[in-house]
Order: sequence, then C-alpha cells, then structure tokens
Amino acid sequence: MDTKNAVIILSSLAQEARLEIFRLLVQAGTQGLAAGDIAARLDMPASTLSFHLKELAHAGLVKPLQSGRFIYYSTAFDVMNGLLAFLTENCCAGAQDCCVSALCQAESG
Amino acid sequence: MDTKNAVIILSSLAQEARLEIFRLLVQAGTQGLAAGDIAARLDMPASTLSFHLKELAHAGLVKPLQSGRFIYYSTAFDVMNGLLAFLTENCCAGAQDCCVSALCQAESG
DNA sequence: ACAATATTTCCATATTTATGGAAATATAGA
DNA sequence: TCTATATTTCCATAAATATGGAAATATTGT
Repeated sequence: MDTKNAVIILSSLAQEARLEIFRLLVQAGTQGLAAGDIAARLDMPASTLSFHLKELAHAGLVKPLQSGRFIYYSTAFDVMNGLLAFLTENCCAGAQDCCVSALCQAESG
Repeated sequence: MDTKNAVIILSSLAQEARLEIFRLLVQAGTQGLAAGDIAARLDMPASTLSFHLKELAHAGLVKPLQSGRFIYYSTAFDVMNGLLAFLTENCCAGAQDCCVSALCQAESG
C-alpha cells in the first residue's frame, strides 16, 4: 500500500452512494450481493449503480463474481484492512499511551 | 456518525496532499505540528497547505491549536475511530468467523 | 507604532467527477 | 433462435475541486 493506492481507495469511499453500497456489502459479508439486489435495496438506477460499482472494483475494495446472469459483489476485506493499517502506520511514532485511541493499538505491523 | 459526515471525512483524506498531511500528523501524535513545519516537511506552498488543512479541520479530522505565532495541528483520534467504527458497523451481519478480517473483530459497538 | 514571522484569503484556471436515459451487451432457458 | 432478465457502456450536462502567487491578516517582541 502506498499513498496513491490509498487515495484511490479512499476516493472510492468518499461518495455518498458508494459509501452506502460499501456498507451494505460489509454487512452482506463474504457472500456479497447481486448488482440488481443492491440497486433495489438502495433504490438506485442501474447505470448509476454500475458506475459506482466500477469505481469500487477499480479501487479493489469490492470484487465481482459472475454466477449465471447475476454478478455478485462482495467486500475485499483484506484490501480494507490494508488501508486501515496504512492510515495508522507508526501512530504517535510508536510511543505507547501517546493517544487514548484504539488507533494506536490497532497497529498490524 | 452518519453517511454524510463519513463522506466529508473520507473526502478530506481522499487526496494525495491531505493524506500525507494526515499521516504525518498521526505519527506526530497528540502534540501535533505547526503549519510551517508541515509545509517544510512536505515541501508544500503555504497557501496550498492552508487550503488542505482547512479541509481536514472542517471534516473534524484535525484540530488547530494556537500557540503564539504558531498554529499546531493534531489528529482528532476520536473522530478517526468513529469513522472506522462506522465503516465496519454490523460487519457480516454480526456473524462470527464470517470473514477472516480483523474488520469483523474490530467492532466497537 | 514598527518590523519580522506565521498563516490565511482571494482569485482565475484547469481538472475531475456524478448523474441517469437510451442503447448495447451478456447470460440463460425454452 | 427467440425471449426475458441482468448489467454495462455511451453520452451530454452539471457540479465540485486543486493549484499557487500575491495580497491581506494575525501575533509577538522591541
């Protein structure tokens, strides 16, 4: 993970429609949801949804899986974790108890 | 934390210059860094930095503290944690062991 | 009040991004 | 092959955003 990559991922989340899609998929877990299902739940036109899913997929945050006529989209949890690790990297320069936040403790290496 | 608020925070991070500023401040810890110090470290024009600091501060991710002629900016760790909690809310619909990710375990309620 | 330093505001320009209807493309079943 | 369903691409328009120089605005010490 580098800055440019993180910006692409964050940009993909920094939009109301996409953030809602992402949160829906986080809740849906590894199985994911079909595009049409997402469109119905969020009451979103197909072309608009497609545009946003493409953005999320391009960022690597979401993965498509074709199954018959449906395409299931699911969260790429590993990519999301990589982002969180990048954001908290070397928090407080490694000092313990520098900030009260769970951020510092969340370091994954 | 709601969707609109999260989008504002994510948008503030979804930009190369601002992400570098944020990561620098995360590492600087609660004490923070003066604007001029940030400008020097990132080799960034003062007006550009000011614009970006304003964005981060407006999102609430960063807090300014005046001290003499300097303004120290530091990370709002509580806000950042709130964002992470929002992103992982009800992960996998609460199922245990649904995904291997630390995301699911990171739930803060 | 004055000078020195720190930071922000103003401004014009260039670039990127979101939207959704209509048409095109895939996939499956009869 | 024909039909129905699922999803994407194309397109024009509207809106938001980043940049940095110059000028303006703080703040402090003398």
